[in-house]
Amino acid sequence: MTPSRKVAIEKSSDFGKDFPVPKAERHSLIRPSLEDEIASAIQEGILGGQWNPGERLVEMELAQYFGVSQGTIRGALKYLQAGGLVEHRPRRGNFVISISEEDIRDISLMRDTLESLGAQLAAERISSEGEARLYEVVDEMRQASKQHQRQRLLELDLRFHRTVVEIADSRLLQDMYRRLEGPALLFLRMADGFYQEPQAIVDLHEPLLEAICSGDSARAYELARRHTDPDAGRLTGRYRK
Amino acid sequence: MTPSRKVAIEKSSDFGKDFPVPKAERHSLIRPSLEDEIASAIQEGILGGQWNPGERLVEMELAQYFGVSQGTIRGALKYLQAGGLVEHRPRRGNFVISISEEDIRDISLMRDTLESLGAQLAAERISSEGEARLYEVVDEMRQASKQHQRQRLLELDLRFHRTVVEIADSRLLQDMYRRLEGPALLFLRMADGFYQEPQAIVDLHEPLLEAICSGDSARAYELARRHTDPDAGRLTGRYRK
DNA sequence: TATTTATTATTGATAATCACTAATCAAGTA
DNA sequence: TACTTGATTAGTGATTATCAATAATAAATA
Repeated sequence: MTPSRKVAIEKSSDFGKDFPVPKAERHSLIRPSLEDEIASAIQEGILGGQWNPGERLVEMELAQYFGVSQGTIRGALKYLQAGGLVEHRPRRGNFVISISEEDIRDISLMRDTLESLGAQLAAERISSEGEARLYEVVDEMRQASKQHQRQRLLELDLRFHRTVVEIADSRLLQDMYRRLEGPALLFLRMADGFYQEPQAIVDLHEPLLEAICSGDSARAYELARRHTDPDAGRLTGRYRK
Repeated sequence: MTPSRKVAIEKSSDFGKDFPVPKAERHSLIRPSLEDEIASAIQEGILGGQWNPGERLVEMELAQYFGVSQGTIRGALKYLQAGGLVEHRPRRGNFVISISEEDIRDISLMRDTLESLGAQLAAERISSEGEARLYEVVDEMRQASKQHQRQRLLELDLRFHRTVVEIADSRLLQDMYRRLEGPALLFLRMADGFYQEPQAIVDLHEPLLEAICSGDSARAYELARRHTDPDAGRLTGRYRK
């Protein structure tokens, strides 16, 4: 989602010619454009099952449905394309992605890869504000675990790592995690939280939280790469049958 | 770049309801849209120095320059946004990215991360056609090295790994590598190939090529993660002074 | 049944337009 | 000098209308 991204203030040491950074840049609490809002709405629709995987998204239909113009819809769809939830086929249209077995493996692999990198970086530059945000998520996890809300727990899992990635403070990593998150959420909702015990997720994130907050980047890195060895095979294996 | 992506044919085992895959899907050698062509042209302009980092890209100016409509330009700019070369600020416009010190570190880190993952996967599913493509790139590397074309060598380096990533055959990974490649190329061209000896690059890729082709994924993984330890510090350090 | 031909729906692309917002500059004020 | 305020202007955000090109669908033919 991240409809409004923090604008990185360039420093004088940047590459290339110096183009002035306008004053207004600093205080602008960016209001999301209509396009962004529509994009979020469509995304929610996809994740909520209003549009199914593989289904075609017709521009004019959406325009009427949301009461906006075709151009706005087109922009919103482009945004979703970048987020990986919508696939564009030239002269054919836009389609909600389908998730294949290979995609599931990829998602798991990339989660490991990006989340472990994120954890490592976050441990190096955690702040008290970041700590508070992470603690909050883990608290919600504990509650969800007690009430055996598996679905919610898996989504909190993703939210935890998105927060970690934001703390890691890397534009590249954040964009990539956004590309990953949409498909991951779609898969989770379709698969309906079928793997891992609730408590196991909490047990995994508590030490990870601690490692990050204590600045132990190596340990954070190791703790965050979890699916790879034990789970990945079991996951796809379990799906296959 | 990848203006036309291979369309993944869904299999019946996919998630979600089954929506029929039309016949035309199979034989369509997708012609790139005008938008894609314009996007490539702008990208070349950015990498070629026609537009400088931080510079504003005014829609109507570009529309006149390329002789297309404003809408087409807007679409092309969205594509470049996803590729990470253009930054969009709501109600302000589109700007060529500036590359900060942090970005340089991030690019290096992400290259390691994605390229090593790519190498690992490629080793697991290399084909004779893929082998040929990789050998070709390494051959070009050898030539460039002999003629001390440092700049070209660094770009071949990126091309090698993009090829590896294509062989790895993961939509997610490919998209992410595309997000990385634009900024990486921009940085390389601005920095004008200032680090690493030509021969060192060849010496690195020859064993990597061999590892991938022999299916030794673990070795391929290790060989591909190179910048991290020895170079990253030296790189940013050298830049800083 | 398979292939060709028409029909229709939808995207690709353009053009013209208007509201709204940011950046700029100038004048006035402390 | 420094700091507002106000007017000006450039440029995006968004709409509407339109037309050509093309894919998907249905119908007709062999």
